[in-house]
Amino acid sequence: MEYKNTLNLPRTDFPMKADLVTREPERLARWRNERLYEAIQTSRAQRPAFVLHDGPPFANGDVHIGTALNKIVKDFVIRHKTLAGYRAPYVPGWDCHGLPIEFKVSQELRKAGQTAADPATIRNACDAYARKYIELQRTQFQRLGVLGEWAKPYLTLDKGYEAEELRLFADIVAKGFVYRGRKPVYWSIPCRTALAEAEVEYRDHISQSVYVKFPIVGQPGCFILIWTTTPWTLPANLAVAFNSSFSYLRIRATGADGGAEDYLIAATLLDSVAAKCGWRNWVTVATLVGADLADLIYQHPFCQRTGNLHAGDEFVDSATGTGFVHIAPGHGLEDYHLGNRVGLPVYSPVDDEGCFIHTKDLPVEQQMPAEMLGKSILEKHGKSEANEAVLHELRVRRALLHQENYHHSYPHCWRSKTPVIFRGMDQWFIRVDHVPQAVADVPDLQPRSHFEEGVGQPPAPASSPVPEPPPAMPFRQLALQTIGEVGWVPDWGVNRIRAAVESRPDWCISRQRAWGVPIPAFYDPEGNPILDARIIRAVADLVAQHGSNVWFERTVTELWRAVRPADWMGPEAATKSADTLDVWIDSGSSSRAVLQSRPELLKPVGRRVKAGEDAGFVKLRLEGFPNTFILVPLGSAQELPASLVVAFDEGAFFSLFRSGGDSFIASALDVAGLVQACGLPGYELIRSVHGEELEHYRALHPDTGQPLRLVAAPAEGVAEARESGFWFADWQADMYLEGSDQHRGWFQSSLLLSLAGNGAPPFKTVLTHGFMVDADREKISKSKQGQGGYEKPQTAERYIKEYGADVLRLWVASQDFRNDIVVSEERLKKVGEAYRMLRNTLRYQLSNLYDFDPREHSVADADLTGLDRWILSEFARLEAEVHQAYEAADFHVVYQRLTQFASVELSAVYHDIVKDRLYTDPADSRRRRSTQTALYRLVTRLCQMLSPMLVFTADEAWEFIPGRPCSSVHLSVWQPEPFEFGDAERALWRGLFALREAALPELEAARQAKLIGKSLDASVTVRGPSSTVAGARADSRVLQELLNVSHLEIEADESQKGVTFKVGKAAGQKCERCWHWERDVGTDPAQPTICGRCAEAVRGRARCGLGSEG
RNA sequence: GGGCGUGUAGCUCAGUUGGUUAGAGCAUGCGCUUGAUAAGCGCAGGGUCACUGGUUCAAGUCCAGUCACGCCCA
Repeated sequence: MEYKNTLNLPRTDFPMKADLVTREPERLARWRNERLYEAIQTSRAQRPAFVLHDGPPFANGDVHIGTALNKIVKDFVIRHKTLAGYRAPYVPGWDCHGLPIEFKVSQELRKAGQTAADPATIRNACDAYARKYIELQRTQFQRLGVLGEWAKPYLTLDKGYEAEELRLFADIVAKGFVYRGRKPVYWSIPCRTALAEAEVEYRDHISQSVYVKFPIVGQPGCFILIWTTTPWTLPANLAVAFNSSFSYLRIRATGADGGAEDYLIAATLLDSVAAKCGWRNWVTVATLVGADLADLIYQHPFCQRTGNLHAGDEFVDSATGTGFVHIAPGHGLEDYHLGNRVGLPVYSPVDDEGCFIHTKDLPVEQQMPAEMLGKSILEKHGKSEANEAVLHELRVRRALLHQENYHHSYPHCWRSKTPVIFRGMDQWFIRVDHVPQAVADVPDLQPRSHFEEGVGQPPAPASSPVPEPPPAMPFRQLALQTIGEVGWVPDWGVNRIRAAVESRPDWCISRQRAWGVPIPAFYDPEGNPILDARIIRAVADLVAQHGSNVWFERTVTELWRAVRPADWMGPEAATKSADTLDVWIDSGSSSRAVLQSRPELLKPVGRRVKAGEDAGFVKLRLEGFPNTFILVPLGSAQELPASLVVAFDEGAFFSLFRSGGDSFIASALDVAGLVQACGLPGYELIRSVHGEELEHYRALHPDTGQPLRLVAAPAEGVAEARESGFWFADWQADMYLEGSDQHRGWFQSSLLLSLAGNGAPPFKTVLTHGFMVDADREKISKSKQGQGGYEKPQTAERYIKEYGADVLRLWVASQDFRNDIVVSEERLKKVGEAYRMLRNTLRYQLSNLYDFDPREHSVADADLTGLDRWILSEFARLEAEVHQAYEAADFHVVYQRLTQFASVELSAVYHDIVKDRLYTDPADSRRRRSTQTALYRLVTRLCQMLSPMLVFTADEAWEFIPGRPCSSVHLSVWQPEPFEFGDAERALWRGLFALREAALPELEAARQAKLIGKSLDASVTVRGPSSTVAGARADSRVLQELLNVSHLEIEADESQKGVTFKVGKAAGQKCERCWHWERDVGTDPAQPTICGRCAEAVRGRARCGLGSEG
């Protein structure tokens, strides 16, 4: 027993039990105190940047497990890029505006008795609501171990964000994308307000179902039969839809009154219609197909106009009705789409009160009879004046064939509980097929007063060639072309985004809501809209200063006075718009509001050069000033990306000077040197310019003519090479990473807005992940909760509390995130086991390095023992594979490779074999130091490879590595390193392990036969042809160690084809110290119970003064 | 209903341009060890490659259809 104390048994304070739930928050707090994120960024300030731009989650509710998945995968990418040495900043964001918040807040206000809150009140409550959840979610995201600029996230409700969003919108308006159109929306008559889909409740309702005759022009006595449950929409009828896949009949029916008339009707619906209409008998006169119908013209039953028939296969069904659907583009979404397709006006002859009116869309004589005007659609006691008036008219004209009550589910207003109507309203749209005008050269910026001197010169012929505008191409086509230039991972993503862009209608961007960024439009006294880029930019300046509440709080007079251009020639504003922008515009504007606006996200382009160097300066004209330029250095000749801004040194002083016929702005540091370097003919200083002023101007892209922002940026480390004070920077993100539902969502909105407003796509690569599903591979639904599906709500917190963040992260890593991700107790438990295995692997390695100092004890590669060289060569291969998998974002491959390596190559082979030498060899022996050298390298680099996933555990283990290269694993840089391992050596070890593989079953058989217990009890004789055993025979101790047996003999026997093993009980005595069976036990009389090797080791310890306590 | 995906042991994944008997880890069972010990080692069992049909000398792999599930759209 006392010999145990002479062994080098493992020791470490790295605990086996992780206790993640308590320990992780402590480490988190430490990282925050030590400002780890900032330290990482600083350590990579001069490195190439990799920007993953965060898609903002909605600021509502707890962090769902699916949202956690998204953030964790992003963190993997960023951590890996950081580990690989990139500067990978991460600015998290939140989507703050929108109906779900406004809806919730409105409900709360109503509960509190505030039934008529004005927009400003609602907006303030929404703001508070959003901020509350941002705070909550921020804490939860950080708890996941996600690293980023949590102290300075981007919020779509920030006034700076809103201002940039409006400026981007202004550019799109300036290019002519935005037009005023009309589209039907849900309208609540008592509330006099438009409703979103989420604000309507479906309730049972009894409608008036009517079968109406539409006379066919040129065929007296023949009618199309239509069916509708909303008779009041008939005055707005402009067409009839049929289904081109149906067969239709022309039948001659005899009615109850004995008269016969011809009707067109879908064949399959004939029986039910005949029964309802009480036809006594009928005959088929003709059979018709879709093509026959398309040529027909019908007479409106009570208005003086005619209409056409169109195919509407998507919505004309054969379940109810007649096979013909009456179309009123102003009163139904399908009607609207069909109307759009065939060019019908969105005719909606109903006012805000829900009463019939005449509109300007049609000549008055073609509209409804005067006696209908003013009739209200709103139902009272189940009847509406409008329906009654229409029914009366139909009866009078003998156009009503049948009428009945119809029970169905119908949308109702969530507040007033009355049935809503669908009603065409004026909206703003972005025209997707627009052919953009080149507006870059239009001097639409007003010269500011402080710039008039020198800069605001009268326009003169440009002294440098004006950039050619890009060839005009319809925007949709341009977008599709651009999609082809972006990387989509997985590659089928391109199909989805392409389909979305190809099929999307014009983008309706206005919402009749309060919680959003206002559309800065005005209306003149006649109600005509005023939407102007200069006005929008002026509003943006106001918003930048006061926030967008300014639009709601100030009167139209105050606003108009503040933003009206000095040279305004248009009509004067009488009212302001109450609409807000679609929230997809909010998040879709982040390319401008975040990527272009946060200096840390910009990537310098080209080499910055000194003024004196032989390198070119690019002369960029300022937008709106034909003769004023800035000079931007560009090192080696290279193409400039379209996604460009011009950064300027925020700390520099600038001068405006005149040279030749032009004016220039440049850093005041060395104007003379710059002028000389650029070959300008002398100069005359005009005045100094502050950086703040520069932000108001834009330079024109030398290739595309696109206006480029001037962005203030810190210029540390480049002071020696930026004498003009300007440099080019690329703002395009390297990656967007969201769920695949965002192809139609954020990816599309971001792409379209950025391409239209910035002239370039916002991303280089788009990576998508799948969705969370439960153990049955079905989507996680609330209805399944508590029904035996899952007990608790599927929030990230619920799992964090049970497993800790590292296990949760490992669970994300364990599955291919491009497909659906299974979340289940079983899965988490399995991953928990894998986690413990990995942790124990690290613990084993650390515990055997307690007396190792890499600087003092490291053994050179060439001097390492063969076994150590073998494991390091295997490890080098692992590193290369893991690196490749990380690069491809195949995190599940990283997981598989690492866990399998830890469990097979390490635990089952290397660690198991190497125990003997680590424990029993003299502490400072070469063999032991060799293995420690390998272990040191293994544990260091394993920690690094694991660090993007096990952010807490890798960092914890890192602290136990002796002489670790830096304080936190997250500051370290890792690249796979090759290990020199020749073919001959590889072949030798392959042969040795083949022998081991073959021998293990023989040992097992001996164990089953109770011949031996552990392998050390055994003696093995290997016999085989020398071609097979020669390698092992060169030094039989190597194979003996691999098998961990006490004796090994190798005999060459050319008569044998294969190798055989003879296992027997080892001879000699069991050494009390190393447990080997040896014949030399007791050779040293002073140490009668141990073998010669151990006696040596013990004597060595004594010489070093390490007693048996050692 | 349409579009885009996914489907290989109980779980998570490999499986090259078609080419022997479909692999790995974990989990399970049976042993060993008790000097990594709420650990470690060995051995074993476990698959109609969702299903049906086709192309081919040969199909997990290519083609068509069906089913299930997911996302988007209607």
